[in-house]
Amino acid sequence: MTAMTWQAVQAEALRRIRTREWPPGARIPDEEDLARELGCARTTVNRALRDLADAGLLDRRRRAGTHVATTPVRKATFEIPIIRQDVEARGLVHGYTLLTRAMAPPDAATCRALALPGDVPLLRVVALHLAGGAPFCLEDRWINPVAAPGVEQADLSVTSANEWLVRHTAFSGGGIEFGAVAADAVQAAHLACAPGAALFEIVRTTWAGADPITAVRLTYAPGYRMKTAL
Amino acid sequence: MTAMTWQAVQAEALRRIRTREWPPGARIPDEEDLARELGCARTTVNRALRDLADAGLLDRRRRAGTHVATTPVRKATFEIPIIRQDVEARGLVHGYTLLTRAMAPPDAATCRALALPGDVPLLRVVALHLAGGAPFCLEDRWINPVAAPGVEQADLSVTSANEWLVRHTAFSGGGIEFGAVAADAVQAAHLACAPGAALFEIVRTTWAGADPITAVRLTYAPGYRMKTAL
DNA sequence: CAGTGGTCTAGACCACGGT
DNA sequence: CCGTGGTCTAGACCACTGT
Repeated sequence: MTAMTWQAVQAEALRRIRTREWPPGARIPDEEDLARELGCARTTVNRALRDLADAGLLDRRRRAGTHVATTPVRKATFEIPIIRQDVEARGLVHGYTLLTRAMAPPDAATCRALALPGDVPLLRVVALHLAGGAPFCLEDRWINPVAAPGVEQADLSVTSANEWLVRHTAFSGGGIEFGAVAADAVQAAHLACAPGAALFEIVRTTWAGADPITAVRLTYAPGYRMKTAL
Repeated sequence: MTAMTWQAVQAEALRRIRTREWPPGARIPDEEDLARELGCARTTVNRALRDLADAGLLDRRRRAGTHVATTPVRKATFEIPIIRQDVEARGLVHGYTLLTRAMAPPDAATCRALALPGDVPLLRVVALHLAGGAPFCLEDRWINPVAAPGVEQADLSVTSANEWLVRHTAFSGGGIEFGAVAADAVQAAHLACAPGAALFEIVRTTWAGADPITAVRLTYAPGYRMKTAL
């Protein structure tokens, strides 16, 4: 009975959950009992069930035991789209055009997002990504030169701002938001759609400790969808 | 040296990545070397680095060793919003109104999503979720009665369709999509916005093996954003 | 208080895939 | 081939938290 891998244990647990042999809310056997029943070490059972708990299918607490979650799927992992890869994965050629690159005081939304006063000028970089020659995504980025020294001299028409930052700054955390916005005149012009069209938007902020590095707003051409399996 | 937990090892590895002591692309020491250096078992190092690899920060291959990823953040986990919890987490009272409930042949998009022919009638359930009395989210759901026997008799005005399905069907997988759509007349009326307004939309499908159970389209009132930390 | 999950250890064998 | 990560085991102690 050496062939009991943690994947096999996990598959068996999943099967019991899905067939409702272990119905929602029910308490399932101890790690030790399961290990004995399935013919493996408790460590292996722990490894298998831990992932299911991380995925939100099980609720595990010391002393209280392990229960099947009543809300079956609560978390999903998404691949954060690296635009070039996203485009190339669709079998299209990726294009990149630098549109704007200037120091300017940030707008109100960016100030809030980066927790900065409005009178500190930031480097603003606007670029358009193309997929097979068609507009794909408009990138509107604000960079804090204090947290990214040297960026003011960087040639961002060759290396994208994203790549430059990845290579030259140390980041410690950040946030990401998804939403829908109506296209403004600038977005409409670059993304070849009507003003007011519904656009999918991703806003990302990254930080180096307490210092904001960059905020970027990605606005996708109409029809873009983000997908994943559950 | 018992106090070296895998979290501590992970934190140290993260620190080295973020401070560029281990720069992007670099090969990092063996598990065995790290274990010796940090004073813990190899298993502990493995546990710490595995999670970083899962998160996309490290690239691990047998024989080739472990390398720091050149694209730092590639995956993020999102909590799939359970609407009632989402509303209550905002400190608002959740309301639920059943609007429609009828057997009907599905529209073309739903047929494609569920891989069903268009001549099989499905149960359609449309409901409005309220947050603090204001429209929050419109739920447009199609249910396959073959995969969810008994649903035609269920009282979905008390129990939400989602809860009923969770409790009575076995699901094995599914998919989820995010996007932006312009409000149609029905959506505009129920969500108290202008027709054409940009709405955030989530489409989920769930399956029991090869049989489709349900497809649900959630359309959120303007301004809704999905957020997570990186 | 005591049962249950969380984690560490030391050792072992295996699977993959660069050299 | 053989170095490296992937995993299993048996045993141990600890940290919660419900009874």
